[in-house]
Amino acid sequence: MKLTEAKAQFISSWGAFGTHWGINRTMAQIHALLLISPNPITQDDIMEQLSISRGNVNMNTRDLIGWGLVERVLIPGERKEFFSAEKDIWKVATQIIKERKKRELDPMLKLLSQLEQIEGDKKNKDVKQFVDTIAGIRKFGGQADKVLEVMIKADESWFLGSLLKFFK
Amino acid sequence: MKLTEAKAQFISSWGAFGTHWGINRTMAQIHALLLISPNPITQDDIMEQLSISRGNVNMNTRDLIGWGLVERVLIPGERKEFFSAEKDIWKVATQIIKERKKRELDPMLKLLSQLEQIEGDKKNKDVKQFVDTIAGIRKFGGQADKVLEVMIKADESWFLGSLLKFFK
DNA sequence: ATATATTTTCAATAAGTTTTGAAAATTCAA
DNA sequence: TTGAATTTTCAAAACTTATTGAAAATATAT
Repeated sequence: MKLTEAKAQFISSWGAFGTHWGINRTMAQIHALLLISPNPITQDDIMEQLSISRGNVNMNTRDLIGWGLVERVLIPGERKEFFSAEKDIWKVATQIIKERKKRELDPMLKLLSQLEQIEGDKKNKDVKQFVDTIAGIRKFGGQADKVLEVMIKADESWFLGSLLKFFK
Repeated sequence: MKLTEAKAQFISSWGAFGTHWGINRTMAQIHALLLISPNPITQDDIMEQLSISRGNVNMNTRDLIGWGLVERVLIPGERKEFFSAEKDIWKVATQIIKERKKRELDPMLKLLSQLEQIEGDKKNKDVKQFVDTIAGIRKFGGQADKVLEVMIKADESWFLGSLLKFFK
């Protein structure tokens, strides 16, 4: 397989993959393109390589910056802005985990603790099943939260090294 | 807060949450309803409680069964079919992890190993960046795969108990 | 067998999301 | 300043995905 073909495959698959991970197709494709670009590139480069409009590139690069995965780079003597992606996959992963925890897990845990304090007879089977379900999810979510918290703060080699040794 | 209100809140939030986890809104809402129902319920119950059509209920319960989260229950003397959800959240989580690993991570890792075997001069910086990126993702994915594999097989109390003690 | 209840399918439609592109805003050099 | 280059915005259009509902298929009782 040649580089051009492999690049196209990677960008397309990373895009499809992204849709399962809370990142839209185009955002993930732009991210893929930046991951395999050795040097920072411009809006126009992205437009051309992915055949998408200027507005689309603009919105999605902004979102990628919001996710902490991409940064604007200023190149001396150049008028245009350049973009560059974090290349260390461990950092990419912890960044995504951090954002998703903030956007999804934290609000869900907050809601669950409210829902647990429901009025009503605990002997009623509907009330009991509701409270038990909420409590179960909350307990599980709380534990997941702790694990993710450690991951976010941990250094890659320490975390994976220890975890894998532990599981051997 | 009263039970009725709390139920509605939970169903709505679990639905929104599901959309971030590869499960569509309605599927997640049906799942939520089943999680808090002490007894198995019918298609008609679901239609009524969520105000959705019969076809929609049918398709989504089928998908939930496909995900291994819900099962059909036959109640002696009843003509209709009943549905019931797995209530143990650990089992729910490992089931989702197992399915998503199969549907997303495994195919991605397979593709990456193909892309790594690209033709071309390794000294060319485009080739180098491409190969390095793919290798990095593949290595990380492979490690994640091992961790998930262990989680799927692990017993709840053993896994969470040990993991938490380990992280203390 | 026949009638009736129940479930499944799927084309049409509705709802939701993403993309475009041109106009407005901003930046920067002369 | 002015004007050219560049970036940003956002309403309309294109595309994607989810939902409906009625007809077809299946199951069950008499």
